[in-house]
Amino acid sequence: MGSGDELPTVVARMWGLESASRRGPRPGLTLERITDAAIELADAEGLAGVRMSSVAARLGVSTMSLYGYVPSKDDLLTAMVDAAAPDPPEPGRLTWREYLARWTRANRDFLAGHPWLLAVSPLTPPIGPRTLRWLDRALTSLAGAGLAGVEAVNIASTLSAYAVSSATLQTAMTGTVDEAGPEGPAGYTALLTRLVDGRGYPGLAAALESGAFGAAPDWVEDDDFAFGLTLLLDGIEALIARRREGRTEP
Amino acid sequence: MGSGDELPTVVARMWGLESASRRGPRPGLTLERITDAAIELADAEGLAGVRMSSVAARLGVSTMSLYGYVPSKDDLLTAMVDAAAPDPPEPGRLTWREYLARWTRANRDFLAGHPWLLAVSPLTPPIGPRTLRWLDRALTSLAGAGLAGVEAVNIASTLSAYAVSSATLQTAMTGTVDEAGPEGPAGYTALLTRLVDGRGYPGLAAALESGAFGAAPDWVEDDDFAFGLTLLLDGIEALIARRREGRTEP
DNA sequence: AGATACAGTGTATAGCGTACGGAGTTTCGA
DNA sequence: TCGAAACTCCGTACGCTATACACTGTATCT
Repeated sequence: MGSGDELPTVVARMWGLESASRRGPRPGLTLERITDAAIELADAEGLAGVRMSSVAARLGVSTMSLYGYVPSKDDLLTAMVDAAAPDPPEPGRLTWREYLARWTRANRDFLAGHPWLLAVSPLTPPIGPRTLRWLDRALTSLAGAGLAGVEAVNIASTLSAYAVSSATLQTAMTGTVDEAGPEGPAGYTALLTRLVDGRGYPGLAAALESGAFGAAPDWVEDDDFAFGLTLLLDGIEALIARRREGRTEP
Repeated sequence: MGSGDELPTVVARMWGLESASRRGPRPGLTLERITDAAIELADAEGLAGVRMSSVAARLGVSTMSLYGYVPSKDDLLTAMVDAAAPDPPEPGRLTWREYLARWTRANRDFLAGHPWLLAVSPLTPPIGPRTLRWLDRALTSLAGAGLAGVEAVNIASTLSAYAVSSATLQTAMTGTVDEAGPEGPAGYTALLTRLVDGRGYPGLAAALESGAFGAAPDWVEDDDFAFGLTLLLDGIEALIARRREGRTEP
């Protein structure tokens, strides 16, 4: 492939691809220290608390010095997303099914642990070393089960989307996504109850009446998650079985 | 249920719940005209093109007059999301499976048609009349198949997440999400190829080598989508079957 | 030593959202 | 019919934020 060279600056630095020249004073910071500070701020005050000035202040440097490491705030956010991702679960001696279940759950958990991630486009495809390692692990696991190529990528991204969607629902019910929601714990349910009438929205009205939106007192939110996950894994399992027997198209 | 009254202002206006008092000059605008203008701008210039001033200019009014209809720019964005959603597909005489397939596809299509939607948290749960009608239709369809309550809500949100994820991938491959991506058509693939080496990322490397990321010349992107969708629908079908026979937990 | 490239900083600017108060307009109550 | 009230629209002003630019000091290379 032709090399268009010129990786985006932050991407390069995220991967530790600094320029080789060593002249002048040593850099006093790292991209990592910067993202760590920014992440702490985001965890504590939400995305709104992340300003170039506030991040710099937390590190004891001037605002402008950050621009030596990051070309723009947007890029800082991109780097934060990657840095906030923990290491993906280890594939011990797990079956693909067990592993992917754990993977998806861990995915959701760290999203729920940093709600601001849901506000910084979590839709951007992964480009950092950490988020890509998540993808890699899922692909490896699927490869072991006989799935590869486009299909595997698709499955991984579907599972990831499920994690995002679950984390979102969870956050919407529990607290608020970056304080944008209405208020209170079951704010969403209350809102729907107010707005939805049986005429225009029969299906929704029925769902609300049945308490489908989680206001039930004996609620175990994890059941929800496991339910949908089973759904997905069943589908994948069926596909794997099909692939094992013959090579027919799905 | 106690009535905490006081709906968020925009929400009220999205639902056409204006205050009854009619005094003073007639409003010269509508929330709808405002969102339409904003949507046109977003379609043409991306989210960055949507400024209170630019929206107002397009409508031939002053910037500040918008604040009579919308309390803040964030609320405008919320209203835009709802307004940009078309009507959901009609459930003719379709089976639940046919309908949900069509529903999910339509969902992805309008997201892909307005890429900026992917940047305005598409994760916020639906609160407008249009997005809620989408949810309602899915629930109704599932109810006909014997699924209701939490399960149905979960399924709908999973399908919706899939639509988002597909639209995202599609946008990442084709163009750029709000011009944040690198550049060029297969920019993402190129980027990955540059960064990923077999040592740290064996699964990814294999996937790249097999052309899994869509650079193949005979590529029909819709195959991807249909593939994952089948996966999901199969899972749902299995569940429905289980529910039909006995009432065992999944 | 002198040149060179680079890290860190201070100042300045521009863009954007939005608070505030004024001016004009339509309806309500007497 | 008249005044007041409620409301729409607008111009100006402010504050906050990201970031361009020019400068100072420092570590390396010739």
